[in-house]
Amino acid sequence: MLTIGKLSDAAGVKVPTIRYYEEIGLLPEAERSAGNQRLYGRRAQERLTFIRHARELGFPLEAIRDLLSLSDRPDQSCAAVDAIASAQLLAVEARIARLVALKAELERMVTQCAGGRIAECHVIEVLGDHSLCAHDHSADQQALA
Amino acid sequence: MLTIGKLSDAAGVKVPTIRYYEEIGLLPEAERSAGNQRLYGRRAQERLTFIRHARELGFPLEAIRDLLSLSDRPDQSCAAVDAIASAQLLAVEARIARLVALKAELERMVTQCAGGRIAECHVIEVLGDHSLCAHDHSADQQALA
DNA sequence: GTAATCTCTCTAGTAACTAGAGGTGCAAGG
DNA sequence: CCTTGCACCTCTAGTTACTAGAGAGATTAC
Repeated sequence: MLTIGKLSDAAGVKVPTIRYYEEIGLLPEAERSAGNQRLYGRRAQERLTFIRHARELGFPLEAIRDLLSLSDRPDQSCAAVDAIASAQLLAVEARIARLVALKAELERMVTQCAGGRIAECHVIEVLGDHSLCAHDHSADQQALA
Repeated sequence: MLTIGKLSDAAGVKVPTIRYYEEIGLLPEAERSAGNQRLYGRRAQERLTFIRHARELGFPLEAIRDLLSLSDRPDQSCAAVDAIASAQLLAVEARIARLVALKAELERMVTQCAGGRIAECHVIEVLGDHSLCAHDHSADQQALA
């Protein structure tokens, strides 16, 4: 059995984060030692590694919650799993498209900065006047998140 | 003079967001009508449009705060402005690189899903066992944010 | 035995808002 | 003139996924 610190090292997830995952129910309540310290077995470690890996792939915790409960039902169809992963893929693609557009605009701004006074700075100018901007980036707040 | 609702429509920023910007000091405290309602002039509208545009380009509010105070000093060198914009460009490029790697991994996962049972689902398998993953994506939590 | 390191709980803070409750202002129709 | 209804006010709390810190107890190392 591992203490929370050992589990933290083993899974690559910080100690407070592990406690947080328990609090929101992503991890089951841990067993406790005589002195009330959390103890973890192999199952908990696997589950935590699963979570970490999914987080690294950008899955939100709610999606991970769903994936975990699906992975607990190995007999069912994996269509739901596929749907979650595909949704995540779409989200990632949308964010990339959005960021690539931003990158182009920022590059344009930065390369046109002549290095003079702020009064003539292209960066400030573009930010202040939307009509100077190359493309229309409105109504896409959520793509940034 | 515009009421907060009109300003919201004019600048494309939601009403509670405008109040929030005032609260955190990005916008100066608005004048008030006899009935205590906020009133805005042209300067406030320009400032809010500047903020909105910078937000659309992904600048964090703290950077926008700096850009605003720089734009209030038109005589100074625009080097600081350029530095903020360049930092933002770098941040965007880093996020793109990160997301492109995630996209590849997700595509690999999704296309290998055979549509069978969860027990054999490649998605669940990869998430559970990091060694099945194509590349090493560790220690890059901040690139996602 | 004691000092150092973990671990415990609890609260509060982060970014950038969003949602809702409960109450006032104001403009237009009847 | 009055009322209806929308816009506005303040304040609190919630969102996501944690992170930081305080103050106290548990373990481990020497």
